[in-house]
Amino acid sequence: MPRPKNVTITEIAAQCGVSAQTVSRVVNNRPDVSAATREAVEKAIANSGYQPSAIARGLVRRRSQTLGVIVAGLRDFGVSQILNGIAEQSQAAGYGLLLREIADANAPELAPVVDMLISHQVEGIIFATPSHDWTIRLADEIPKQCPPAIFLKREASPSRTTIGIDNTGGAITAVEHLLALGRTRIAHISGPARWLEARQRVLGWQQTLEKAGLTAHRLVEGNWSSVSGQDAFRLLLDRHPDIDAVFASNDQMALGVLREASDRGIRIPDDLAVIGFDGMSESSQFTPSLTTITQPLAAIGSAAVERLLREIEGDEDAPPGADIVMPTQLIVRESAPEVR
Amino acid sequence: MPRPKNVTITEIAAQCGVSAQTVSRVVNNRPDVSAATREAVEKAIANSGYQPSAIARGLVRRRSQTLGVIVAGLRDFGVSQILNGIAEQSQAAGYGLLLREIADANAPELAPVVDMLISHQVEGIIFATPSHDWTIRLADEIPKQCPPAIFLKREASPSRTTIGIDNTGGAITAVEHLLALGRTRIAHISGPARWLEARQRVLGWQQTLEKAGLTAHRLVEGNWSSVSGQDAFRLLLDRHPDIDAVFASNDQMALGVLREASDRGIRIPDDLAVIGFDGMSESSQFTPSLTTITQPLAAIGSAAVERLLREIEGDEDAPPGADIVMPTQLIVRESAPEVR
DNA sequence: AGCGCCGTCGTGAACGTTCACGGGAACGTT
DNA sequence: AACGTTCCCGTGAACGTTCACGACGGCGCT
Repeated sequence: MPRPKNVTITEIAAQCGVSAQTVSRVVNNRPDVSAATREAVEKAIANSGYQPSAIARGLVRRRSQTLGVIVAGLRDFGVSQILNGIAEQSQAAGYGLLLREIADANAPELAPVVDMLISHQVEGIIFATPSHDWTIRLADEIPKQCPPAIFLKREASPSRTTIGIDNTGGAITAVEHLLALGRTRIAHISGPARWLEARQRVLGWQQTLEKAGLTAHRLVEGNWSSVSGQDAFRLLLDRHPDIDAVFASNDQMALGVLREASDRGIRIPDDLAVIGFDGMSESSQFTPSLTTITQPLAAIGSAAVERLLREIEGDEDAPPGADIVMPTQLIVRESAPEVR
Repeated sequence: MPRPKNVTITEIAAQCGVSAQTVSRVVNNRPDVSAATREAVEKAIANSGYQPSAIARGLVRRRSQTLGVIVAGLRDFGVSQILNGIAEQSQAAGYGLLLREIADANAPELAPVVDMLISHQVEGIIFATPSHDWTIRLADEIPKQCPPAIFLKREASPSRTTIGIDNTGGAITAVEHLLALGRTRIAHISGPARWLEARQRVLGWQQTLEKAGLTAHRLVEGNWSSVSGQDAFRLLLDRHPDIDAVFASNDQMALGVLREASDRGIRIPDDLAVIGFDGMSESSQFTPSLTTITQPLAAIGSAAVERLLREIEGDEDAPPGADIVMPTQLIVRESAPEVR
């Protein structure tokens, strides 16, 4: 049944004996309407259940009051937190959210999705997709008709704003904490190398070790899952039985380390200190509780919306092409305790 | 800058020397266009970057090709999984997704959100909100102009379709497994009583115990978080030091139990068997790995979309008001092992 | 030759709003 | 009394598309 008839603005107008324009003025809270008619119109609206059509309004105003969001891997912990921040902020600003998910962020799959969004006249787009190698350049490849856009977790681009966290800095903080604990044979379990975040964290780990005069060679790559963390840790123990600390690129993989350590009777933190990255809420209840680097995920989402809206407004102080970096924070727990 | 001018269908038409109607026929793949003109039009479209305006189309067709989704607690594990299923399925069907989040599902907050969605002409609405006491009746309270709607995780309603999982059945399965392991003093850590899911699981636990001739009195309420699970378990040990099994209403709270047990030297599963509920992916790496009841979360999401679309089409075989229950599954792991 | 049919295309009108105007009434000012 | 202001309110036209028509030419049939 494609054709339900809705009550329109003209019907309300007829009902009150005024013009459609006057009704429009009432619903938009414009000043030049007498108190009497305004009240009458409002009453008619209330008991007819009239809802102004955002579509018709969008057509004439050429503004949809809608933001597009492209996410990948919604099942991941991080993305949903970010989406949470995006949703809250955009709602506060009175904007709707048009959501699309893509399985894997690659260009041929992305193009139709972007097209769909701009065909819906979204006023801006937020890309909350992982930064694989060859999608990084994407930011510059969507020039066409594209409205302002923000890329989350991605390499800086001259034409599009990016927002990410200080991965390298967070990794440095983590490794420095381990060094302060007197650990010297610090291994790293990284995320897949095609993720920018993973590479940046590797970099921080490596730099810090080398700065301390140590070599950074105890490295295995995982795939973010806790199972892969466990596997990676086994491999690590095989190759480098002497390790006394592990810095994992996320909390899930760190959990895999805790698990394997428990199976082998490796005592944490005495024999082995462990630090994760993410700050998922459960990590405080791990056994032992996990020292980790938190990222302000929801804050990233709301910052993205805020910035995007300013770019849409054409705010001079918020030109596209910025590279915003959010700070991380070390949370000390049992798996790598305070330096005494 | 409210007024960016987009290339429209008439410009394409002028460019090709045909009428707008013909261009419309081309973009909609209608048959009655000669191959020659079709090709010409397609070429003009391609190199002008023309995108048909979904808004204008929606206005005249009175169909937005968009579904509304209302979520609460996006940061929760479960909701984002469901949203994932919703997104995938709706995309496959060519529908857009208009997302709104609400902090807490109560009526005064919900009304404007629903209004916003119907003002955007969504063709259906999915409520992925927790089923608190007094929001349960909500399903019948939104009759106005509301399009077809599906309620997730909610009590059955005569007028609106609901989709949930078999909470009671899952709880029964869990407790029966514990009984089969020879446990008789089986405690339960429930979710907040105002959640329908929580109450249903309590019910399953209680029924099964009583059916086995045992009393169901070892009960403490948590708030879904792992910290609350730990607290609840402490309380439980205080009151009932004799417990030999715990059934927790979600995996996070079960994690809290594992943690406290480890601290007190309680051996799992020897001294205490533990079963969770949810099937979050990390629970396989807990120490010990967690036996749990999984729910097909993504499947719920896609089922919701599928069903909703059928109701929109007016499918005779899918009348509103159904109550769909998805099955759960027991996953046996270390914390409550296979019966030998 | 006359007839009807099919394929191809164009013409107005509509969808529900808002925008840029303009117009009248009531009021005060010179 | 003529004029300007202010406050209300209405009139057409637009926004970009699709829908229900109808028109035109060519083809085959009787």
